[in-house]
Amino acid sequence: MSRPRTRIQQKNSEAILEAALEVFSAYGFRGATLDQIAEVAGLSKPNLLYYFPSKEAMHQALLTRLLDTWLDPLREMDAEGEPVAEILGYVRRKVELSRDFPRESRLFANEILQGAPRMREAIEGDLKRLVDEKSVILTRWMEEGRIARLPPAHLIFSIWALTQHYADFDMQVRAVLGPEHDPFAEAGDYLDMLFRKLLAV
Amino acid sequence: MSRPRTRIQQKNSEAILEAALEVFSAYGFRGATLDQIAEVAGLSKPNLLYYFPSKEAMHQALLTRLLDTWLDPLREMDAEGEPVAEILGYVRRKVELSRDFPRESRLFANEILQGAPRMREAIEGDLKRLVDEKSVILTRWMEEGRIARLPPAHLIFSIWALTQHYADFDMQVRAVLGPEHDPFAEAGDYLDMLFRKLLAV
DNA sequence: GTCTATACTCTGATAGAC
DNA sequence: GTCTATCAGAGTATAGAC
Repeated sequence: MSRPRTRIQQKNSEAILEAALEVFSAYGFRGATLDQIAEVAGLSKPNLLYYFPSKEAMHQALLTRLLDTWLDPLREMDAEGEPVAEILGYVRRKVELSRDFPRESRLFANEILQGAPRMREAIEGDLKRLVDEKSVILTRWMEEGRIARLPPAHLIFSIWALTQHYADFDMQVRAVLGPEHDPFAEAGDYLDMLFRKLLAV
Repeated sequence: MSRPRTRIQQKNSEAILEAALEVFSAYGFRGATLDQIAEVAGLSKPNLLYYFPSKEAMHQALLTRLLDTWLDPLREMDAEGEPVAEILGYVRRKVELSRDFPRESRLFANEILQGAPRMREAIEGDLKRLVDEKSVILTRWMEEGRIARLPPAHLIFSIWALTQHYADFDMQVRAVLGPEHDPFAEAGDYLDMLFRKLLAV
């Protein structure tokens, strides 16, 4: 997608992507319609297609922008830091992402769930590379006896599964907990405790 | 959905639901088309609609059948059994469900992800009731000092999140692990160890 | 019970006026 | 840059022959 030049282009492009995120994350790629997105964005349908060549292009623009946001917290895990603090920091950042960007989490979940037809290279490339890289660090920490010995990739999967669950299955979590609860606040404390215990040597 | 009378009706209904599961779980409700389902089922499109009044009805039939399968493993957790064994048994059964019925898991995930438009009452009714009931048992075990003190609903969420992740995000898990690995075998061992450690007093 | 043909609606995308 | 009008194709569902 080419970068918009004027301020009004910038503003409309943003409004469209915001609306597209709202609709794609709630209904999936096929379930979303341009009519819905246009409605949410407050623009006409042809006007949407003036800014983006196709529905596909809107979705692609969102995914591209999403992947970095999604991987950044793991990138920040520092080989030179204190192992438990680094991992718990990663967990905390992922909980915050789920709390602050649940739609992004659901967009991502929708895509993987359906076999990642529009993200396959990113998953097999950037994402796998980053996990491999961080697995080396985790393994070294384990060998040094600073955290418990666990399969590193599965440890990372655990962090993804547990933190993203609160965004992706939000409806179910709230239905089960009832209205008095703050799922993300509780998740933050619970997962901190869980991983502290899991990582203890 | 009315129960089929003849053997041929039984057989075709089954073939349609099997095909519908294949397609709905892979593409979501809206993304799935009757053409695809008819193709997979080996029947004509109008013939599908002879057995089910609408696309919606096929989806509903799958969801209704699914919920019991999905909740049974939790139902089996026995208040009179040994706490750690009961919980680990539940985890093991959920891993087996993910391994043996990944399409059902993805169908369910798709539905919750989109706010459960066709399952809301079941989530707020049967599912919540069962979790509440089992939470009482878990809490008693905690008060008796037989397992670690944890928020019971979040403990159950952990089991759901971790086990279903291997079915729902299968594509990502396999991409990261590489072709040499058996995700579900590893998940079984890893999660057994994880919950053993988490529940230890 | 199953098929062919088709009605009708929705949806993504384009044309062209302003 | 934005809108009205509209097209072409896909998609759900029905009619009616056999």
